[in-house]
Parts: sequence; C-alpha cells; structure tokens
Amino acid sequence: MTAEPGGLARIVLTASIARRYYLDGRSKVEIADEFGLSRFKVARLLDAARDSGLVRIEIRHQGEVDVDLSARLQDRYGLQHAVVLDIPDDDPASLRDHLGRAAAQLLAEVITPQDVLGLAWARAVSAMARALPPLPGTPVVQLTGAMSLPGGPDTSVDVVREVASASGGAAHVFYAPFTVPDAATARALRQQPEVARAFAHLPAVTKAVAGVGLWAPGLSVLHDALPEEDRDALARLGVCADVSGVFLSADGEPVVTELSERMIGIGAEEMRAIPEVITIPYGTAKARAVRATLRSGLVGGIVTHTALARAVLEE
Amino acid sequence: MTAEPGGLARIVLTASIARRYYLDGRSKVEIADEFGLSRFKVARLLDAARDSGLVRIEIRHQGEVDVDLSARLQDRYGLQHAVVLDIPDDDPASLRDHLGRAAAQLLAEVITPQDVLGLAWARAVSAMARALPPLPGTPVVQLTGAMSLPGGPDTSVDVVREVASASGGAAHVFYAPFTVPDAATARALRQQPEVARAFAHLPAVTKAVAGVGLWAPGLSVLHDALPEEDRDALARLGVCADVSGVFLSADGEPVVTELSERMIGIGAEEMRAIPEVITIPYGTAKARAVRATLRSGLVGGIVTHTALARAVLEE
DNA sequence: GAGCAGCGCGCTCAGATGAGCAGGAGAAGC
DNA sequence: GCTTCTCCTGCTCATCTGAGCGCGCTGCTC
Repeated sequence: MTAEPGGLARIVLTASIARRYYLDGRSKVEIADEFGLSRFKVARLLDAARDSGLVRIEIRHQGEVDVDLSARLQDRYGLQHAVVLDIPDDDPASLRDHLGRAAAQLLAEVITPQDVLGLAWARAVSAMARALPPLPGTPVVQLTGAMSLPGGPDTSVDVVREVASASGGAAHVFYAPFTVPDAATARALRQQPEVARAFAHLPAVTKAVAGVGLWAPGLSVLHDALPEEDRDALARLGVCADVSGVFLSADGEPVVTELSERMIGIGAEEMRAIPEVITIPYGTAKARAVRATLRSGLVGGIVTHTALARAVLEE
Repeated sequence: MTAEPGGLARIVLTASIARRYYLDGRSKVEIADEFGLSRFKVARLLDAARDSGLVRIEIRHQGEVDVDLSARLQDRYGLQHAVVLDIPDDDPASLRDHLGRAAAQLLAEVITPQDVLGLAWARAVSAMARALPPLPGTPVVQLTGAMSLPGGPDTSVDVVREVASASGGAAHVFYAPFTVPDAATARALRQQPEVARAFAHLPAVTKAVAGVGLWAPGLSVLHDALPEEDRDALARLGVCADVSGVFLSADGEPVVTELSERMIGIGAEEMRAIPEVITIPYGTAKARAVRATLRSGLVGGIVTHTALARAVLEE
C-alpha cells in the first residue's frame, strides 16, 4: 500500500515469487535457485510484495462468525473468548436468537464436568438457555432475583430450572424479586433459608452468563423497571453499564449505590471471583456500556454481532 | 477449504493466532508464549488455518496489471516476461493502444545499451513503437517486408525508422514487400544490396517485438492478404499461428511451406536465435495461436489482456 | 483391571530464515 | 576526471522453523 514495487517486469517477477512462496509453499532457497537469484534478493522482493500490498492476507470464515473481529476484540480486551457474528442487526429478536445459539455453542464447548454454571437474568440469557444442549451434569446457580418483564415468558427461576434439568445437575434457585423498595426488606429476603442456600453456592460458580445494559431508557431492562428517582440517582453517580445488576462507570469501575442494598442478586466482587463470565450484548447503542464492561475485568467472554463489535473497537 | 477447524472457541483462537502471525509478523514462539501453547501447537493451528481457508492469501495489483495471471502465464510457459493487463476487451483499437503502451514500458525496462532491437510488422508493434520512450542508442533492425494495410498508416520501414531516430541508433531497413508471387523474385530481392545489408544484421538482434495471428479469416493480417489458394495450402499443412510470418503448427512446431520461399522476412531458426522475442497478441479468438506460439519456444515475452490470458491458460 | 489401538503432544536436529555488515556500481556535485 | 553519497547486492551468524520420532493419555475390548 505504501509504494509501487517498480517497473512492470519487476512487479511480475515479484508476483511470481510471491505465488511460489505463499501459495505453493516453496522455500526461499528453492525459489532463488529456480529464478537464478540469491535468496536474499528473494526475501527482499517478498518483503516489498507485502509492503506494497501486492500480497494481501485476509482472515475470514465462510460461516456466520467474523473471525477477524472476534480475534481483535478478544485481543484488545484480553478476553478468554470472543465470538462476533456477522448477521443483520435490524431485528432485535432474531439477533438475540442468533447470539443465544452461538453463546450456547460456546458455553457447551468450554464447560467441563467440574464447572458450576451461574445464570443471571437477561433476555439474551434466556435465548441462550433455549439453545443449550445438555451439559455434563452441571449444577446451575441463579445469580439474580426475578423481574416481571412484559412479554418475557421465562423468569430467572425458570431458566435455571430448565438448564439444570436438561443437564441432570442440581438447580440452586430462589424466589425473590430483583429489587425491593427498601434495604430492610432486602436484608430479610437474603436471610430467608432458600435465598441464603442459593447464595451460598455463589463462590463455587466457575462459569456464568449475563446480559449487558446501557444505563439509558430502553437499553437496560433494569433501568426501565425502576422509578425515575432511582434512574436519575444512578445516572448522577456515573453509572454507565449494568451487567445483570452490577453497576459500572464508563471506566469499568464498580459503582457503589444505595440501590445495591435493595437488590437480591450477585455483587461486583462476587462476579469478579467467577473465573469466566460470558456476556451477550447486542445493539450498537450499547457500545459505551460494552466498553465499560470489558474494561472492568469482571467478564471474560463476549458473544455479539459485527456492528456492535466494530462500534466497541472504534474508540 | 477442506474442513472446519472445529468449535467456535477453536476457530477464534486460530484466527487470533493467524492474525498475530500473518498480519503482525510475530514468530511462532512469541505467539506460543503469549497464548501459553507450545510452538508446535501454534504451527498446527496455523496449518489448519491455511488448509481450512480461514487464512486466504491473494496476490493482486491496484494498477492495470493482473499480476497473478501474468505470473501464472510466465510460469506455465517458462517465459522471460509476461504482462497481462486487466482492461476491457470490447474495442480492439483501445486494446491495442493499451497493450502497445505496456509493451513499450516493458521493452524500455529490459533493454540495455548492448541490445540490438528487431521489429516485425504488426499493428500492435506500431502501437508499441508510438509509445516507446527514447532508448539508449539502440540500433533497430527491420525483420519483415512491408505490407499494405487498409487504414494502417505505418509500414514496417516507418516503424523501424521512427524508433531508431528517437533512440539515436542506426536503422537497418529495406524496401521490399512481405510476400511476392514466386520464389525467384524473392531470391532476387534478398540479394539486393539494401535487403542483404539489413538481413546481415539479423544474427545480431538480441530483442525483438512481433505480432501473433491465428491462421483464420480476420485474425491474421497475412492470412487475409494472401490469395485463397495460399491460405488453404497453409491450412492443410496444419498452420495454426503466424508470428510475424513464421508459421507454427498447433504444437508450436515450425511448419515449412512453399510460401516461405516467397517471403522477405525472418525465418523460424533466425527467430529462435534471438534471445528474447516479445509478442503482443490480443483477442480471445487467438487463444490457440498464442498457445502454439508460447509452446514453440521462439518467443520469451508476451504482453496481452486478461481475457486472452485466461483463455490460453484454460487448457 | 490388563492389554491395545489411536491420537495428541513435545523433543531433536537439519535446514530455512532474518538482522546486520561490507563491497561495489551508479549518480550527483565540484 | 575525481570524490562522495546512496542504493543495491550478497555474505555471516544467531535464531527460528518444520519433518520425523517417541512418549503418554484416552477410550475400547476382553
């Protein structure tokens, strides 16, 4: 891309050598012998070929996975796993289904019989659970309280139960709302035997799946479910993203809020203790929230689509 | 292209490693250290990436030159130089101009002050001559007699004179027709001092430019200029191509004909003695003739367009 | 639980490779 | 014509790479 290699004869010679080297897999010495050049000359011509863009190397996959974006995302944020799907992003429901399937496949690949799976509540997590094949006897732990979602069929309890029963593992569930009006109620709920039993399994969780929301109207189920004063209070504290109820600033730092006291779900430090948390964000608008999430170090995996991945990387 | 590398995580890992190796230029050992793998594992993943088509290497040029086709043509026929232009092939005149310019550039690159240039008569050779920059004092030798062509402004004499005067070299020309009605006339003409002097320079010629015709109506100026009996006689002898008056069978073998006795121009053996003869064929219909020409070993250079190059290679 | 086949993995060493250096041809300037 | 500079070319040596070999793990059979 930088400069032209030279005259016509030189360009063609370079192309010829590049073909021999890169496509036919011959060694530079062989090529040098064949063309009557020194191997150093061959090496220089090959360098020139790459520098000038005569030889172009591209990495891509014929399936849905955009391997190059996946690799860049994984690399850029030091993730354990990243999967970026090249799919149209006009229909959120279809997007969620596709990502859910991919996340299910990824989870099935990386999970071992020793793992304990944690599931937070998010629509994408439900989609994943639906597509999940039976896992090898994996116990499943509920990470967050239930939320009543208009049009959402599954509660967090249902999702955990389904996955556990398909896998033949134990289901550690509890019936409690995600948020309550005051801290005292929350404390009381957490002390309930059922809730306490489920929470006791949190430190054992080794793999988890969560959603990501941007703290703005329509981009976080939690945000939309809260009264206006809570929304504003969190926004004033600099909350940018919520990862299934864990609040993060734009830098990825956990934000301590009064609301946390009134929630029944996993906290930032507990989430950090989980070796791999996989998130399934979608929608270009959430780019800021995803950046915050990846920077936080709380999550190790991401399954998303090209538009969002590009938006995240374009910083 | 053969098989899928494996699961999602493996594919992305492979892509990540491929990116590091091919795009960032890191060594396999560095990559192995970075990813916590052995260098052998890295090597195997890279092999798999290439085999599965995840890494694709293509060779192309942003200019008019199709470097890949050029290289393949050069390689396939063991040529000294091949230049294939990716240009529209609907208008023969424009095609000829483009190829003429490219041939001129090629010739200017490869010619040295020690070279003696020979020019046969062909429309493409005229086009090349028009585009030729001044050469370093190169003597120019006329290789073929003159032909009166409807609409063709330059005779072989004119072309040779022009090039020689632009270059400041000697012009070895002669005034004689390309074909005459009987062998005796041809012999007499060849013994004329002027003709003999020009022919005496033939063995000194080191670089030459010629056209290629397919022995069929409308595809060879020589064919069209001859009476029907000559055309048929040569066709019966298996003539497939004429390289500025040198007749070749489809195999590329020179065909000895009675007509040769009646021509004032270079012969097959004299042409073979020239270290590099550059031809400028165009028009897909001539593919057979070009194949014959390249197989003959008489020529060492070709300047043509993609459609014809592809047709020639598709054997 | 023993034996066996298949396979993934790492080690070895000859051969390939790249950075740096020295010699020589050609261009520019005096 | 001479000097100097620059670019191009080929060489050396330390490092990297790849084919082949043997080990050990896994899953299957008896």
